[in-house]
Amino acid sequence: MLTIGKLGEAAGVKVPTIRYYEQIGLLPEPERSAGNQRLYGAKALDRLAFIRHARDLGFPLEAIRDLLSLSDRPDQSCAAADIIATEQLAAVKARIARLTALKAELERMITQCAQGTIADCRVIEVLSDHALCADDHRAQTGSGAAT
Amino acid sequence: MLTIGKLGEAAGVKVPTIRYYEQIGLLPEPERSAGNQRLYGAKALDRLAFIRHARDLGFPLEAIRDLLSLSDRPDQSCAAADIIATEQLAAVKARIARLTALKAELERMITQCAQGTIADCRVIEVLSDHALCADDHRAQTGSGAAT
DNA sequence: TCTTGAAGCTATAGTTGCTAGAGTCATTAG
DNA sequence: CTAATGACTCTAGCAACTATAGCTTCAAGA
Repeated sequence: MLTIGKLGEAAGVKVPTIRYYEQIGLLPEPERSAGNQRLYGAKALDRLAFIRHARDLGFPLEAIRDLLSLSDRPDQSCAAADIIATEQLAAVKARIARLTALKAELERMITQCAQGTIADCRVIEVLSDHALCADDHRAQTGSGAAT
Repeated sequence: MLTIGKLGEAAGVKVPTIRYYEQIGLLPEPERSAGNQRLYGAKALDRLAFIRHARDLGFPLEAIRDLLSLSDRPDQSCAAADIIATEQLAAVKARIARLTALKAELERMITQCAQGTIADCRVIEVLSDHALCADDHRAQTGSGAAT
């Protein structure tokens, strides 16, 4: 049996985060010691490691909730899991595309800056006038995490 | 003179967002009509468009605050603006690198999935066991926005 | 002129995924 | 036995908005 600190260490998750996961129902309420401290077994560690890993891959908690409930039903088709992962992949791809456009614009802006005064600073100027931009870096339909 | 709705339309910013920007001091408090409605002039539109554009490029509001106060002092060196933009570029690059790693892992995971049952679903399996991953998609030192 | 509907107002709470504090209690090493 | 660490609960805060509630004002048509 692990205390919350040991569990966190083992899974690479901070203690308040574990309590937060419990609070939102992602982890079940564990046993308690005589002194009211949480005690975890191996199953809890597996589950937490799963969550941690999925978070690392950028899955939002709601998607992880779904994946966890899928993994509890080993006999069902894995199509649903596949859909979730594919959606996550699409979200990641979209974010990369957007960030790549931003990167190009920022680079253009910075290399054009002649390091003079604000009055003729290309950075300020471009920000002031969208027309100076190469392309449209507007829309964003993001629902993904992946910080 | 523009009402808040017209201003928002002109700048491509939603009305509550404008009020929020005012609340956090990014936009000055505008004049009011006899009936207490906000009235904006051309300067407010410029400023809001600047903010919008910088947000589109992923600058966090605090950086935009700095950029705005720089643009109010046209005689100063633009080195500070350059630093802010360069930092933003670095943040964007870091996020792209991380997302690209995630993308590879997700693709690997999905293409290996044989579409059977959960019990042998590669997606669930990989999430359950970090050792099945190709590389380390762990760390993240992100302080940037760029949705 | 009256009326109706859109747009504006304030204030508060919710979103996501945690993180940080305050103040108290439990456990353990020396 | 005491002191240090760790755990407990509860609340508030972060970014950058978004949504809701309940009200007032404005513009246009009948």
